[in-house]
Amino acid sequence: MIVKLKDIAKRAGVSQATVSLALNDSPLVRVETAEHIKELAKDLGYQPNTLARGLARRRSGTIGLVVPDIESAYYAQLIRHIDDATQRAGYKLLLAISNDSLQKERSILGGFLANKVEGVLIAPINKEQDDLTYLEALKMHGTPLVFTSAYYPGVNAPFVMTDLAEGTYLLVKYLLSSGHRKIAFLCGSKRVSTTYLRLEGYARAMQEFGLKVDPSAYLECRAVDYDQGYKAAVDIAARRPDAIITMNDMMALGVINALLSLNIRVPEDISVAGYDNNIFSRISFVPITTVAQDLKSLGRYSVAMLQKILQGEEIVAGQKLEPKLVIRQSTAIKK
Amino acid sequence: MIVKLKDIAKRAGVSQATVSLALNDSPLVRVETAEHIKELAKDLGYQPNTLARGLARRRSGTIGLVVPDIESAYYAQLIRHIDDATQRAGYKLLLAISNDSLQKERSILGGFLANKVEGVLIAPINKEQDDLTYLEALKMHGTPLVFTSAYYPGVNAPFVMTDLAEGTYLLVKYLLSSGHRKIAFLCGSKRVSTTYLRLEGYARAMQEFGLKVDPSAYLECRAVDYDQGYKAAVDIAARRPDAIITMNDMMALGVINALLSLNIRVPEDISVAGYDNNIFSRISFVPITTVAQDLKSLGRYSVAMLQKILQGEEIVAGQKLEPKLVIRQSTAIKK
DNA sequence: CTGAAAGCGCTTACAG
DNA sequence: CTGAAAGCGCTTACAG
Repeated sequence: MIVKLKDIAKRAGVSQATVSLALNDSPLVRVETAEHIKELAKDLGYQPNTLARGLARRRSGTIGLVVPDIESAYYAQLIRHIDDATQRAGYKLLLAISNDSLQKERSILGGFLANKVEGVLIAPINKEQDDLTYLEALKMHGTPLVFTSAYYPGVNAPFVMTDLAEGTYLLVKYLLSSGHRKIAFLCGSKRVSTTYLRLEGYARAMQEFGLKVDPSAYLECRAVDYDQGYKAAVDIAARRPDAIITMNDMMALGVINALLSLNIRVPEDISVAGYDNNIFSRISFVPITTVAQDLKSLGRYSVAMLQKILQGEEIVAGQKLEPKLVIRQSTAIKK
Repeated sequence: MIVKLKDIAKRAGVSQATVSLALNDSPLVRVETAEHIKELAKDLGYQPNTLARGLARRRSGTIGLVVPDIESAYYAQLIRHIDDATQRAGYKLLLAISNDSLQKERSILGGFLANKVEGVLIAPINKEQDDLTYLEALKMHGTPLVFTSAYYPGVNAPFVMTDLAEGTYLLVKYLLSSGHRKIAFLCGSKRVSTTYLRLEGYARAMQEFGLKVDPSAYLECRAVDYDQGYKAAVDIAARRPDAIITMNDMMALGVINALLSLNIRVPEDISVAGYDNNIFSRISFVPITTVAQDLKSLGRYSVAMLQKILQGEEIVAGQKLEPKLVIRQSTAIKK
């Protein structure tokens, strides 16, 4: 039989209210009574029904997280850290996968509302978005929203993310200072934040070296994965850039494998760099120079920010985390 | 304002009960009334409170899934397919990560019970387990359990998994018939099902070729990941096996990179094979021969089996899915 | 400090 | 076909 508050109350010879208060560490109940009740609850294997609790408290104790993709190393890692952080903060995590579809994301958020999540963390999809008005509905409901990893331009909500521009800036500066000049960038859609911020960093580094940005250096890819990296590298190899930089490590790996298969040496003939510093940059046959994102902090701060908002703090600003350049063997030092 | 059943009732001029029935497609309410109510609900943006609903129905509409790890490509893929399948079946998925710890798994299951999940899917941890009695507690509660991917020996519950023995059998048979004789196996703990089943397949293939299994062919690794593969390969290379097989593609990739770095050619000097047929076997500089697991079916069938049990079917047997050999360039054809 | 009672937002017999 | 009422298992003012 499943044991309820009432059962414990009967056994303890007190009212159900007292049991509830005791179990929730209310100062309203005498210490000895409370201890006795707790012991009893433990013995009986009491598990509070979270549905009933949530309904009564008007708080589900749950926060929702939407990610575009769970099979990418980046998001998988992020999920784990957010999971850790939410648990530590005493919340349960409701995870949903938008599969890079805005429509799916929208229906997920509807579900979140029905489930009475107290707040929402969104890792935005990596495509252009048009109608984001449903995000406003969230606010109407009084459910706070924090972007994690990136943001949707035009949506007024705080975010926590790596300073992507700075990361690319550091990388390109390094490449320039080690003698590269023609640096091709295999990027994503220029209208999504994760791309245009990186382009900013690229341009800043070039400018610092007194170089003009050649617009043809940017190669917008439909997706930012291994296969697109591979394909784009084959296309671009003939132009003989000094270096190719990418949106992430997977893509860089695709580039490297493509170049090697064309008998182009990495890094002797062309340098290649990734982004993220995840498993793929380590396991590449030619270990990949990359930009590290601190996903543990990203996860923690995202949850922390949401928590602050839930506690009534007014937050508008975003928070940017420092990226770090990780130099491995896929980039050369020229001359 | 958040709209409730009562609000719709007031607008429609009917009782709250009628609204509830209408929204749940009860045949007890006249079609026109129902349609009017549904339209109204839609206009008002009604979202039923799932907490209240779950409490009243004594059914949460939720199933729980525990996986040991979310950062592995295998589990990430499995999660996605299970997520798909549960949604299609009209359930919500509660995901939790046991981090390969039995204690964590146990506390997760406690949480699942508190959340009134209707059934549980467990992808077992990959270590030896001792005390699994808490799984019995689940049954006491009447919460059905289905193992997915593997099972715990001694726990009486149905499972859905790839026929791992058969997969290894196919692989080893292929290696033997293409001229390999000394086949080293970098495996996990022999006491977990995912290892000992594979060993069974290995032995069966050897036997079929009239060969004796050399016990030193098995190298039990503490973990079955890239780093362990790399390390074990370095250790074992001196013995000059004809082939090295592993527990998964990541591990095989570690082996290949280790061998290449020792100037041992793959597959000319030593053949290497993985398991799973996931991204890592494709992106390896030397694409990896492997055994494909059909994770989409695995996910679907796992959910389907749980659903059957929830609908009252008595199921005891497990279900094994056919593996498939995928031949790539990491294994040679000798002689 | 403790108990009786109302309420959270649904569902579901039970009458009519 | 529809409504009034009880109940799901908690929490929380309100009295005492």
